[in-house]
Formats: sequence, structure tokens, C-alpha cells
Amino acid sequence: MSLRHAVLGLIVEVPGCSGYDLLKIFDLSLGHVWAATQSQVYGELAKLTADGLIEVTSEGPRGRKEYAATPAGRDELRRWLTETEPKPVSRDEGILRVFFLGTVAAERATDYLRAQAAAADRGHEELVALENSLDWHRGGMAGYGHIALEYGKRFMAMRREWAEWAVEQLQERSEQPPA
Amino acid sequence: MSLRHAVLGLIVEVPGCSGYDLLKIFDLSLGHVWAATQSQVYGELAKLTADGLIEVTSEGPRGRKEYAATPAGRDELRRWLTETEPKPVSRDEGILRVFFLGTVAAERATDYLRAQAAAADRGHEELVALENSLDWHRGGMAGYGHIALEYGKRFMAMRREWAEWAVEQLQERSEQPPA
DNA sequence: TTGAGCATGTAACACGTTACATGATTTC
DNA sequence: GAAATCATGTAACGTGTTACATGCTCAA
Repeated sequence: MSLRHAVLGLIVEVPGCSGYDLLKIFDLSLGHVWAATQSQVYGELAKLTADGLIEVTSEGPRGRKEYAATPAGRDELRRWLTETEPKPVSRDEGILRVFFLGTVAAERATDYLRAQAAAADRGHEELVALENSLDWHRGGMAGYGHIALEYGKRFMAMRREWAEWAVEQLQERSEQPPA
Repeated sequence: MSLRHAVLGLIVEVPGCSGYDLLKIFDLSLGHVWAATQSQVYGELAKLTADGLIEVTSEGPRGRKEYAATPAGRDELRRWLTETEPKPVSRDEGILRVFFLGTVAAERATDYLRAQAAAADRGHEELVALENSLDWHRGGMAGYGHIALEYGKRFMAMRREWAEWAVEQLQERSEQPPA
């Protein structure tokens, strides 16, 4: 149920935000680690409200609803962070495909891996651009956001290096075919 | 629709396998990059058969059904590998939580990051054990499986290093509090 | 006054998880 | 003959995606 906690967490950190505000945060930064659609966000806000973890604190123009966490909501966020274990990542389509590269010509396989290296490089650049576009001040979400961003950069760099290494491996193999 | 292609790909690479055999492969290795449950696998086999991408080649004892890919199935796998782009990973609960570490005491945050480092270390060890337990011969899925396994090891090592770096960052900050 | 952006919500469908349900074969 | 393992399938429920649907407000 991570979407629930992503939404709850944002409302704890950004009190007075609306579904629309949340959506912008998902698009800009949080969505890199936990994607969410508009439907999901509004649906989860309704459920969290029904469960008493958040509440509408004011209603603005255009039907805007601003939310804040209740004490029960803050407890639930703390419980999630300190008493439960995160589920390890178990789906990566880019790596899944590697298992099946043996079914296509070796050139197609290296094409694929080079494309993956380029995609990782673009991902890295996007994160650097994001880093420069936000004027972080230390402490609060900004401080931890910076740590998450560093993770993203290391992730992209690792993927690029791995894909380049894999291309080299395949080239070595084709130069000296199996005994 | 990656599950579909994971199942199809396995049937191309391991002709004559059954749903039960596939399930063992998911548990042992493929599941690290694309998790699937028993229900999903049997359901997908039925759909792939209905769509003419695979077919039952023989029926064994205990109702065992062995599958092989049809030409249409092999085409579809190739099309997926060469003409579509993999969807980037966009859900990582372990990193999502980092965004909200500002809501708990700094000690809880370092506890969390240290636990993440330890989990990555265990993950790395598991992959090394897996590598040693399989007697790979070069070429075919084994060759590419080795490349995927190398990715897993680099991923786990990167995560451990990042989490350790993050703990150090937080300690530096607490030693010299913000100006 | 018109268009961009703010703002929310619902419905249909696809995908994933858990639990249930059943039975055949092999091994001890 | 009991237990382990092989082997398949379904039902209920939860989560996620896409598309539709609507309307307000502000600035140019």
C-alpha cells in the first residue's frame, strides 16, 4: 500500500496542499520513485479522509480542497517508516529483456544495450537538470530529497556503466567464439 | 504487458516446459527482474495459447502440459525486443521512504538507512550464491543470464554504498547544525 | 471573451495478489 | 499408505491505467 503512504507523507510534509498540488509533486519529483495517476491520487485522498488519517482544512476557489494530516495520520506514517520493511524492487523491464537477447542476432543485442546506456545517460542528465532547477535549502524534505536525488544519479550512472560493460563482453565473445 | 513477454520468452528459450517449470524459473531467477505468481503464469499461458503465440506440444502425467512457441509467438517476441522501448522503473519503496525521513527523529532515519545498506548487502550475497549454484555454460540464455546477474550485483553494491554515504551525510549535518 | 491553467471526480478495464480447491504420482 | 512434490486451475479482492466528464477562475 505504498501509494497511500506516499500521499499521506506528502500531506504531513506539505500541510495545506490539495490533490492538484500533490499531482504536481508526483510529476516533478516523487513520481520518479513512486508513480501515481490523477485518478489514484484523488481516490486515495478520499480513502485517507474516510479513514480519518487526513482532513480537509479549508476549501478554496474552484472547489479546491486543502488537506492536513490528523494525529492518527502522523502516527500511521511513523509506524510505516519505523515498523515495516520496504518491499524490494522486483520489476525492471529493461533487465528482463536481457534474459531474452539470446533469441535475436548479436547485433540487435548490442543495439539494445547501447540504447539502454544512452537512456541511462539521458536519465542522469534529467536528474541534474532537476537538481539545478530546485533551490534546495537544507533540512526538512529538501535535505532528504537531496539524498534521494543522489540515489537517482548513482542509479543512472551504474546502469550506463553496466550497459557499456555488457556491450564489451559481447564483443569479446564474438571475437573468440566458444571452444 | 511485460508478464506476457516474460512467459513467451521463456517458452521460446526453454521449449517443452510446463507452467510448473516456468514457476520454478520465476522463483529462482527471473522473479528478481519480473515477479509473477502462480495464478498469473497459468492465466497468461491460457491467453497466449488462445492468441496463437504458443501451443501445447504434449501432455504428460498429472495433467502436465508442455508448451512451445509458434512462429507468430517468436515474431512477437522479436518485435517486442527490437521495436519497443522498455518502460523505465518507476516504483521503489525503499527510496520513496527517504522523502519522508524528515518526519521522524534523525536517529530513526539513520537506523533506516543502515538497514537498507544491510539489506543490499544480503541481496548481493544471495546473488553470489545463486551465481555459484548455477553451472553456467556460455551462450544462449546462460550467457545473457550472466549479464543480468552482473547487473544485480552492481545494483546491490551501488545501493549499499549510497546508503552508507547517506548515513555519513546525516552525521555531518548533525555535527555542524545549519547556520 | 476566450484560452490557459486550476481543480475534482467517475467508469471501464487491465493487471496483480491471496486464498481456495483439487487431484495425480512418486518415494519412503 | 502417508507424505512430499508435481501439476493445474478458479474466485475474490485490491491496485493501477486510461479515458471521459465537468466546471471554475484568472489574466490577457
